[in-house]
Amino acid sequence: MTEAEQARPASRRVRMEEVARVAGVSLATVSRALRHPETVSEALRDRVVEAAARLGYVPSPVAGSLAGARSTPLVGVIVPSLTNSFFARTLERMAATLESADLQMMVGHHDYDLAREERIVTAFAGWTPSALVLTGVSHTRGTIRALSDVTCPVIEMWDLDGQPMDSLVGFSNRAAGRAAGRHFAEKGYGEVAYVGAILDADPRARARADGFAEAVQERIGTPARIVTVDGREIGHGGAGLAEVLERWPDTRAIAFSGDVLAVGALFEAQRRGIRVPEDLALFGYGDLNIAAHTNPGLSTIHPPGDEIGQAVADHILARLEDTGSGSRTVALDFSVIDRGSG
Amino acid sequence: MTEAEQARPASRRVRMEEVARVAGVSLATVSRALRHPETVSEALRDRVVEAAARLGYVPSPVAGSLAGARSTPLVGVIVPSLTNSFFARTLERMAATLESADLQMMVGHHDYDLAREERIVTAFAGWTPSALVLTGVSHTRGTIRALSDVTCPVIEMWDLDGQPMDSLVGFSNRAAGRAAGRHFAEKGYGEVAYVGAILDADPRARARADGFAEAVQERIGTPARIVTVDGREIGHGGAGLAEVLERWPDTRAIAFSGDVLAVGALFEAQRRGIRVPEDLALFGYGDLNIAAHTNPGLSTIHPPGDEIGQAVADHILARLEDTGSGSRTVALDFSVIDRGSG
DNA sequence: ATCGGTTCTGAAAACGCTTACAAACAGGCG
DNA sequence: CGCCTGTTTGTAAGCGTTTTCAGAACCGAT
Repeated sequence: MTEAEQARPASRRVRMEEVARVAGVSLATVSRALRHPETVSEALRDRVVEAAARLGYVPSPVAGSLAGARSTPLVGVIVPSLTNSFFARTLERMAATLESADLQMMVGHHDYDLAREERIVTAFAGWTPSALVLTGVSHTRGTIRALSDVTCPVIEMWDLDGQPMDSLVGFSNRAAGRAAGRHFAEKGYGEVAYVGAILDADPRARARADGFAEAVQERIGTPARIVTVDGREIGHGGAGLAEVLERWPDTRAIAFSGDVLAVGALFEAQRRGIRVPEDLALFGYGDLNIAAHTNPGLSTIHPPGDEIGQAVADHILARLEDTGSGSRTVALDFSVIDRGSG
Repeated sequence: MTEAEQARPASRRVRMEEVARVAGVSLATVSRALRHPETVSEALRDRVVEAAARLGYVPSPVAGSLAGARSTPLVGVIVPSLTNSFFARTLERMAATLESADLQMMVGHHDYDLAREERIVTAFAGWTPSALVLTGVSHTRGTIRALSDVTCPVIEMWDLDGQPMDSLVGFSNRAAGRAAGRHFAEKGYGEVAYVGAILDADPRARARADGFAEAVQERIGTPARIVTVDGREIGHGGAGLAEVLERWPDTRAIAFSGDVLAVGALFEAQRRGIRVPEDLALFGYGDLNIAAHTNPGLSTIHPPGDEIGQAVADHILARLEDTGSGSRTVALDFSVIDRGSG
């Protein structure tokens, strides 16, 4: 049995050493040629690159980051939920940009459970990722402690109200809520209500509800009628509408903490023969695709979800480049979309 | 300046060495106590665990996998899109189970672009993950080559038609399409159509369309009228309906490659004053939450999305345990849901 | 030629952990 | 009480890179 034949079955991986041998250079040169091409003479660089390509060499990010004592080419992203289109779109946008910088995305979701968020943060931090992205600014003490020990950039997104730990990319949910209230005031609706999904667990929805109530009080002069439903699925929208109308039959307009709820309410209104917006105005939040297609179209708030994804990715790349300058807060804007439902 | 004071500012990380010192044992014992508790005497184990907890020691998965020459505690998952609720739900379900086994999820999406899938597979494979999960069974030659070099389990999901590379978890999209056609036949509809989004890029939607046409031909005896729209958003559903009715005004029923399209068509029908299902029957695929709440409710096919997520995670865990036995194909079932729209 | 000053290149020491191997120890037996 | 077995612990050799440091090679200028 020759030496060539008894290759270990386990590691089929082509290592840098082999590239070095084939190219007739040392390990160090291969590393440099691949990592910092400008520090190697052109002749060698070509030889190395060619050998690497021929052998199908794929560098090991694991070994690389251990050796470099540097961060892993991994970005940890934690969102409350993956099924929520807002976050899904943000993720897609981030991934596209990060991918081009050879950064992979590690994602976790916690279902609006901050204790679970803490566990994920701890696990992610162990990887010494290149950056950590969280949703919102409310976290457990443990999360904050874990994050303060971390050396990589930490970005909080989708919120602007509150104290950032490090970087912040988002918009003001409170202002978005206020805008909804102002919108109703401008339309001249007198008796208005707000239906929020699980406000206790979702600080951003809570901020929007508060902003809404605030603006209603200021502009209309009556207190907003607040109802909480215990889920954010479409059926809960109909239930919210039912509860509002039962408790305050004279309600003229309802804002919801999300488009999904609002659409559910719209369907329920259709079933009840309530005309929207003539009898009852409906207003959402999120500007999901569907909002533009219901009958009538759903008036809503368009949060800058795609922009957040893009901005977070850009911000990470920028911070990975030049350590220092540049603002650590990116303030984005939402917009009010009037489509006819309210 | 004492030695304690000149701690390096860079690596604040608590290393195993420190735990060993505090517990008064060797490095190896710490590793064993944490990794294979049963191989260490109870007294030492307790001391080590206690010391680790007190110091806040978090093991480095990077160093760990390099040393173990084993796979990284990472599962790479590649889906066409994150904004598609099916896949989002599958991912959530997977993540929940994998998390409990301390496996993190690396996710990538390719927008139905198989060349991009190949790039992601290559990048993921470099990590020597514990498992790789792809969507569907159609891949580029390059993807297949890259995957065949990989030592970890490779799972293809959301499909059952076709040759698996390794493991397969899903259902037959062709059968789902056939079921839709059969459903129309049973309802006695004569002239039926199918609206598919970007069938060229989505092999599973294509398989459903084929299955549908097949069943229609068999059961109804007329060829199905097939229309392709160039997007899978809600607006494309209305466009599809418009095109079908323009080309074949006598169409009695339309099936869609996705619920989103079907809902869009439903809205368009409402706008046109077409009664559903009296004038025109509509049938979707996906059983999104919304399908149960439209007026009328959307008849559709419920694919086992959650089950796929669960089964994939379970399957990975099982294959990581006992290398060998156990079927490598998990066949799941969809169901037809009749809600009134068609 | 010789020299100082640049490039380039290679040897070798990490990076933080796992594990094969060997040593130490404890217990049971004749 | 020695010998053997079985268990527990420690030593040290990696895992695949990066990077520091120093040496080699080359350059033009003396």
